[in-house]
Amino acid sequence: MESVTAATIRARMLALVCEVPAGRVATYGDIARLAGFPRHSRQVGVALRQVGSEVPWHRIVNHEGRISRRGLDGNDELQRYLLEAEGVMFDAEGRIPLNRFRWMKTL
DNA sequence: CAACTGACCTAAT
DNA sequence: CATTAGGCCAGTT
Repeated sequence: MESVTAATIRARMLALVCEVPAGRVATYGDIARLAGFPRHSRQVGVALRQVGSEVPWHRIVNHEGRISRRGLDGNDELQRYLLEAEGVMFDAEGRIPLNRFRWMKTL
């Protein structure tokens, strides 16, 4: 069994993000858990930040179903735009009903 | 090398 | 539902 390096974890998470189908969203915690690291939710954000493009980062939201980011640029608006274009709906509070749009990995 | 920060989560109260 | 406390670890200072 190989050594689990930070790069390995990153690649694993990014691969899972790519697995998320359009019209569905996943939380950072879900990605971390599916990758095999239940408590590395933060690292998901770090990884996504570094990768930027390459992966559909817009399908990743926090456990509240909201767009997370420091509030720089208009990335939150872009993310919402992209999600709505995929059929994801937001409620009046600007949150996504996770009970409905949360992605469950199908083996 | 130590301290702080951050696209977070869960559980307990 | 709001608040608090703890965890987890890569990057930055």
